[in-house]
Amino acid sequence: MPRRRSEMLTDVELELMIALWQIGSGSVRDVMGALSGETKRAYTSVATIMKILDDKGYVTAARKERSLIYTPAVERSDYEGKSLQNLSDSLFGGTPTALVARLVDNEELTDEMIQEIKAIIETRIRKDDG
Amino acid sequence: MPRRRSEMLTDVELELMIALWQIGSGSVRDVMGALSGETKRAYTSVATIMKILDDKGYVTAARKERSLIYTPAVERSDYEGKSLQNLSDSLFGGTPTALVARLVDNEELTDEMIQEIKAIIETRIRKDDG
DNA sequence: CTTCGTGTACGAAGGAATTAGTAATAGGCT
DNA sequence: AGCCTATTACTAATTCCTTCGTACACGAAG
Repeated sequence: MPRRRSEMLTDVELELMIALWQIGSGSVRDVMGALSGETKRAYTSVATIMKILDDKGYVTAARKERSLIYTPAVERSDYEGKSLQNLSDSLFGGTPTALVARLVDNEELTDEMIQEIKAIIETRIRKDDG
Repeated sequence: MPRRRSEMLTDVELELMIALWQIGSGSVRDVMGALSGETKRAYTSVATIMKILDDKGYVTAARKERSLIYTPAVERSDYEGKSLQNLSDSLFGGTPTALVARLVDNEELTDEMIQEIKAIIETRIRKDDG
C-alpha cells in the first residue's frame, strides 16, 4: 500500500520556506541567496523543492518576465502553530500542558529563560482579562 | 546524492514506540495489541518496523523462547525533550521562549489550560530556588 | 512423523524525499 | 540570424518509508 504525502514540511522544504518567509517573496535565485550559510544546494535542487512546495500548496508562483516569483501561501505563524499542534497530538496526548511541563523540565534552561516564559504567560492572562 | 536516515522517529515508528512505552516491553504481538484503536496493521508490518527501531537503536531485542521481546532503549521523556529541542531549533530559532509565545497565542487554549501552564512554570521556579 | 500454528527473516512493491544533470525555451546582444 | 545566458521542465538515481506476502524454522499435537 502507498503512503500519502505528509501535510507537514520536510526538513529541506522547511529550510526553503524559512528563507522565503524571510524575504517575503522571490525567485529561485532569491531563495537560494537567502539560505542560511552552511547549506550548499544546486540551483536546480532548490527549483525542484520550490515546485514541490507549490504542489503542496505552501507557495504560489507568478510569472514575472522569464522567472517564477514565489510567494508564501501559508503564514509562518500559522505553520508554527500547526507544528506545535502536531507535536502535541502525536507525543503529548493533545494537551499543551504536558508539552510545557516537558519543556521546563529541561535542565539547560536558564533562570532568565524561565522568567521570560513566565512573563509571556502572564501577558497572555492579562490580555484575556482585558 | 542520498539522504541519511533521520535520528527522529517517523510517524509510524513513533506510534509503535508509544505502544511499547505503554506496556513496558513485549513481543510484536503485544505491541500490536497495544496500538490505539483505529490503526490496523498487519502483523508483519509491525514486525518490520520493530526491526527498524532495533536498527535505529530505539529498542533492544531479547529472545524469549520462540519470540523476540522488545524493550525501549530510549526513555519517553528523553524523546519528548529531544522532539521539543528539534522543533525549537528548526522553527523557533532555538529559543524555547518563542515556542511558548506561539503556543499561548493559540485561541483554542482555555483559561484553565493557561492557568495550568502558569502553575507548571511557577512550580519549576520554586524548585530552582529550593 | 506429518501437519499445524506461531514467529522471524527476507524481499518486493510503490510512493516520497533529496540531489542534481540535461533539455528546452526565450530574451538579449552582436 | 546566430550565439550566449538564465530559467523552467523533465528525468534519473538513490535512499527511505510503509505495507505486507512468502519462505523458512521449530515446537506441539495428532
